[in-house]
Amino acid sequence: MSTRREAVHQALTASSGFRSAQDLYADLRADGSKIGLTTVYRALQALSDSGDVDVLRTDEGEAVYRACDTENHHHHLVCRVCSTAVEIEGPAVERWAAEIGAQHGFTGVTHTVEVFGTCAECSKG
Amino acid sequence: MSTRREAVHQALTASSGFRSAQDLYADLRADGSKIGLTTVYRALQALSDSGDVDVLRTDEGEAVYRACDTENHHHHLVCRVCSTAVEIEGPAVERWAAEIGAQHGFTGVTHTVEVFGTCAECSKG
DNA sequence: CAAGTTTTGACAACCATTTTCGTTTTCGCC
DNA sequence: GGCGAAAACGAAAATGGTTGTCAAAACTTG
Repeated sequence: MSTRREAVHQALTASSGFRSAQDLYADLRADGSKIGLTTVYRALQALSDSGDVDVLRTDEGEAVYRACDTENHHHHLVCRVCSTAVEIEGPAVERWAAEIGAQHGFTGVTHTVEVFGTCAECSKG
Repeated sequence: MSTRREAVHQALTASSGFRSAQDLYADLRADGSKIGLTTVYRALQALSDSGDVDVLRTDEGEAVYRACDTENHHHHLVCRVCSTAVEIEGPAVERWAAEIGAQHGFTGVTHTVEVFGTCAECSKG
């Protein structure tokens, strides 16, 4: 793992929620790094390929990334204000998705599940 | 509902799976319509605002649309080859998502659930 | 230090989507 | 049927996230 890739991974780990590539680029530059935007994208792609970070799309189509604690398949509960994310697991959902697929004769079934809301902290204001 | 919007809605209804705005534009032009790309986007936005069509994002970030049979909240089982979509309902998932959100103090909880796979027909080939 | 390989980053290219803006169509009203 | 305002339309340009290009920089190895 090259130095730049480590820097991106670290910047991601330092933040609690999902960040976009552009966000991370801004973070790194703000910290004095001379990294380029291209490299941030490359690092994120490599990290997601190797399973070190999770990727998902916002409703606006922007890709956002997060360094996750567990390596297992899991989903997220994301605050739509501060974008803090909680990792959640749902055995029931996994089973349900597999079952639905099988019922309709589908093979190679995968699924995406993301839950959005406003977290307790942000609900106060 | 204007004529153009009807045309877009009809083109969408005529197809069994999810189509992108660009796909629909190509379809309509192929049918001899002189519709513009701008109008297709506007029609789709209006249709999704009024709840007449469902929108979701592919993994590549492209927005895809579908005219659905029921007006209720539901999800889809989409073939990743021919993009045929089956409407599915999962009371269990709805409950699960609401519960998870509540457990973590989140308010205004919403969720996105999409299931992808290869349909029986496309699995044959 | 030299030659070869990998990584980097400024910049241009892409592509879906949105905005702009002048033109056309629609619709209510005479 | 004719008129004018308002809405709809569409071509072209702008936007913005993401990817491709390519030469320079950094690292490796002999």
